[in-house]
Amino acid sequence: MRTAMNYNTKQKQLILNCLMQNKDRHITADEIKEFLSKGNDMVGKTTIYRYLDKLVSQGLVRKYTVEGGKSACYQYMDQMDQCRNHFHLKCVDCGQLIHLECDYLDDINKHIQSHHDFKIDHSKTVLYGQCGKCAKKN
Amino acid sequence: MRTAMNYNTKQKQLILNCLMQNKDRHITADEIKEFLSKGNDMVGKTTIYRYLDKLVSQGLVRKYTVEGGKSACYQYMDQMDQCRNHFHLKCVDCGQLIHLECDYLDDINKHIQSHHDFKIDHSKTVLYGQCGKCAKKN
DNA sequence: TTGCGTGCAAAGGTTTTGCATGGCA
DNA sequence: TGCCATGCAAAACCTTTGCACGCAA
Repeated sequence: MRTAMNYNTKQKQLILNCLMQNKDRHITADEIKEFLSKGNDMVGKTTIYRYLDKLVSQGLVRKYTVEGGKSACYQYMDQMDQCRNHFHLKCVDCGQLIHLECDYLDDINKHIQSHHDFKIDHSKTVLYGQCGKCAKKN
Repeated sequence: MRTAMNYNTKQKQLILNCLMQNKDRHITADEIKEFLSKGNDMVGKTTIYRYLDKLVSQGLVRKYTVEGGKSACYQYMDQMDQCRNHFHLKCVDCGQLIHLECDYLDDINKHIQSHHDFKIDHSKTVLYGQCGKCAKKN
């Protein structure tokens, strides 16, 4: 577990900024480096990994391992607190993350808990599939 | 995409056998090698990876990337055909995979499709959480 | 000034590839 | 016999660690 990392540095601002600008999709550590270098801001990969680690443990960023891909994906989350009790849909085509706030689906937790003796961990669960927009494209 | 691999060899039988004997849990490529070596059957890692790849593309084996772990996990599935329309629960503690065949949950697909314009891909989706047994242990 | 943050280089670990050999059909 | 499958070694990759220097407070 990463401790400290409390100083305010240019690198951290740049990384967080990049994540916020891409909050509608997931992004890899490598893509962050590339993204920043387009603005002529060089940040070492080590720093990116270390800060991502910190952000994940703080709950500001979520880490995924997308099916098939070999490198981890990260995504900024505004309202992490409110995400503990609802499902997340992720489109495998466009990468869009949808927060499912829906009473009907909230009942699923209770159903699975009571009928199937299983407690879902929403922080680790993502429903993968295809969003409407991408379905129309194909 | 792996082509060929149609010859019947001892190695393939051993690997498939190992997967079937462990069909109640997931297993890594390394663990397969170790498992086989206990029966004094040496199979090269290359072969294991290549054959797993083949089995996954054939749909006989499922590949996971478990949270936090660095290596991929594989699990044999008997009834792959019947798994396209139901959810899978995986306990993050014991690794047990539960096939959720349940009318109530089948409605979720329809609900998410019609109300949220999203089509879930069950072959890529796993609900992570904790099973009843493991909940009692802690 | 103090000590944390950074980034290079190198290590660590998993998975893939090249190539010569062995084995199935 | 003709290829395909195998497995060693090495490469390719992603991620982490060690360490010296730079910078925030």
